[in-house]
Amino acid sequence: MTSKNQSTLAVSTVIFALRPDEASGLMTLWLPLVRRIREPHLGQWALPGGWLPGDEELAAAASRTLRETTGLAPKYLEQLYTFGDLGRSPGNRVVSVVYWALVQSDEAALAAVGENVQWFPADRLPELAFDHNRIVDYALWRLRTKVEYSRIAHAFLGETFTLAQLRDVHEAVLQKPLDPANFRRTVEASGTVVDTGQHLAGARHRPPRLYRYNDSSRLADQGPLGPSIG
Amino acid sequence: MTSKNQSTLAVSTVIFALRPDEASGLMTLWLPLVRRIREPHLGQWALPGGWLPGDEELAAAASRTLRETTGLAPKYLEQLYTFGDLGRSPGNRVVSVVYWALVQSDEAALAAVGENVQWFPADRLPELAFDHNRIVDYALWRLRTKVEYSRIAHAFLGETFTLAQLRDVHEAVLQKPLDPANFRRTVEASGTVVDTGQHLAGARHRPPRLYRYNDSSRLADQGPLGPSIG
DNA sequence: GGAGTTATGGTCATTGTGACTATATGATGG
DNA sequence: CCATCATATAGTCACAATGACCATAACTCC
Repeated sequence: MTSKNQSTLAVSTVIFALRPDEASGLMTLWLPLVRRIREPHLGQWALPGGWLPGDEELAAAASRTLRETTGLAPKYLEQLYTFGDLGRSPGNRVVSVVYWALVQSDEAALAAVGENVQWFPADRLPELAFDHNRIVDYALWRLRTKVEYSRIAHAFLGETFTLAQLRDVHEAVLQKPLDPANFRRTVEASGTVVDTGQHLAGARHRPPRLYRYNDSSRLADQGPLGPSIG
Repeated sequence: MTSKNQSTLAVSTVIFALRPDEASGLMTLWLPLVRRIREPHLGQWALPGGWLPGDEELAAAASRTLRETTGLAPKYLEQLYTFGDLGRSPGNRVVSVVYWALVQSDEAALAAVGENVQWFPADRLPELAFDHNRIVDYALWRLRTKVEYSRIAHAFLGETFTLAQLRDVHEAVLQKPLDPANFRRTVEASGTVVDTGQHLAGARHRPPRLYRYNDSSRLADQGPLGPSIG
């Protein structure tokens, strides 16, 4: 029965969070990697993942490796692509179903790190095991494309947020400055956020309004397939 | 060794072609299905596909089942999604990497049909085996979304074509009429087509120009992953 | 030659958006 | 308590993209 399928199935996850760049202090994208503790590519950094258990859903497996690696729960989780090139792994042919996830920034700051788990800035990654550099590149492209037409940016933020915080997310992802007034106009027109009526005090300037995401107006994110969150 | 992975890997393909609707004569989307010749779902219609050979690339497997089913070569082929829900197939857990393909309309008219292969209009499908109705719905959504921002419509056409033919493709996919003049303006501005200088004579009206696709200006189709065609 | 039919070239109003100007408002420090 | 600072928020203006239309071109068919 095994003869009809000589490939092994794995699930990996590209996990994004925002945190300040060590040097510039600006918000940038970071992602956690795990060190390979066995051949092939022993010692190299790789995406968190593992073999797919026969009794676990794909998204659940991605979510689990995310939790095991970072101790976090994803605020956004979506299938990215399935990589199955014959040469991508030495030895047995491995087909990897890859997911990508966004986690909340303040939680990511508390996330577990250790000898074998470390966060890296997305634009300065080391050489990764297997074809994982290519996978991260594709995930970055998807994130940057999707943040412009979809409403996923809030996944980096908490329950309520200011438009400046939301704009920070967009600027970090898109790597370009956005005009505050124009950004506000666009976001308000899209109807994706709701004014909570509250303000955020404490800063030495006019206190900004706090917004909440408008769940009722979710834009087309994945079409007929509902977004797999959690 | 098999214990670490109790799932079976399959590859299926959603194949689209355009042909005139039997009743209205208007161009509509059609797709070929194959009849199940074994359990489960014996006798029901299903997407063409099969188990993934351990020594074949994913896209190659999709392309092969496409050829075996229709005798055609795809003009466009792209991975759609990987479906692996636990309950999607009775018995052993099956994970299907699904591709979607576009084939040329005039070739599709000649495509093989038989007792176990038949073309169906995409909007009037029977109840399919497994979760294949859901898969087709998703593929249709992807096609309709992508035809608006990408340049895949020409995959339904031959080497040269008139703007009316290209517009027919868009109208059939999007299921709504498009203004000829506006369509022309948009397409010409996009720079995706090149005037061949030739005209198509024979019709009882002003002879339309023949265009060719501009390969040099390919828009972002799949980001870092090159489109897998052929 | 005239009618029929689609091709193709314009116009006009509306909308979305980048660039930019101006005002609002709380915190802070004298 | 007031001036200052820094960001929040409201407008303005010009321009690009686009849907709705109108007008003319150029073949075939009768």
